[in-house]
Amino acid sequence: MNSQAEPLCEEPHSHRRDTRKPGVDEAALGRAAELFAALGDPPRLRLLALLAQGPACVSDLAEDEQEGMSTISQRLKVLRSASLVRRRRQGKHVIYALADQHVVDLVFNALAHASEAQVVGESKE
Amino acid sequence: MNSQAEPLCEEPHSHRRDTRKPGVDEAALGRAAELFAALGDPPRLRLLALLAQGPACVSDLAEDEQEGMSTISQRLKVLRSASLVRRRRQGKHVIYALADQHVVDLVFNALAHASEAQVVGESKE
DNA sequence: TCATCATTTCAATAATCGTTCAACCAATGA
DNA sequence: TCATTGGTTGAACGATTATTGAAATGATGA
Repeated sequence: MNSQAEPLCEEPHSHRRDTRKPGVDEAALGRAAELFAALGDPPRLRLLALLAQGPACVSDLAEDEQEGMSTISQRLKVLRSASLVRRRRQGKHVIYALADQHVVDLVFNALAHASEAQVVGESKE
Repeated sequence: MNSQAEPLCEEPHSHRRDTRKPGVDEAALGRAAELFAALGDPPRLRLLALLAQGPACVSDLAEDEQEGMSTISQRLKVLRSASLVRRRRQGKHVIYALADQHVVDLVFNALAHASEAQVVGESKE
């Protein structure tokens, strides 16, 4: 798995002493990663942006997105298992909404931050 | 692409009138999604958590993670193209660090939030 | 009960993503 | 200049993931 042999850094370089903390909580890290991963897909994030305008049922979302209900349902499933959205039944319909204010803020902040930040000398490196 | 025919919702249901705003800025949404996607992988997020403790060169990160340098370098590449980390040369070494305080906060908040939130009646549904 | 509408699940396919090794590039010191 | 060390890149492979239509589930009203 590790390709290079032992003698990597016998002599310490100028930066960094070995003050690394033992380990980050792996379980928490996994949950955080799952949450980010759910957000990290344009179609799913668009769905959240849509829901940030208010609750909606699957068929309405499907129409808004011009996609099949199956597709939307699958996307919502991912968002739901990351606890980003909640659902309730209303007659024949299932209404989805952002899980809480925390998620609302997260979505708005992400979009706001991504709306600035370009053009301003951020060309390539 | 869309499987069902026209007559989906001729009669409006009780919820939601068609007050949807025309469209979210697709470019911003794409950048936000790319950022989240970069964060949405445990090994990459662990790397950021490591860098949250201070800058480090690739070989040190590789040793900490017990992985090959190539692997670490590829992960850093993803983080870098999402503007999450910056790099500078120091002699033979390339030192990576979190891009700015904003990213530091993001990482800490994500881990903090993911550290709570379980066990508290959040079993499955 | 049956028929219908809204939604979910299943399974297959396609597309994307992460890891790895080998080759390559960059900086240093002899 | 060459040899060495640190880092990156490219390509191939395996593993995940998203999408889709078809079949199954749930709720409603006749």
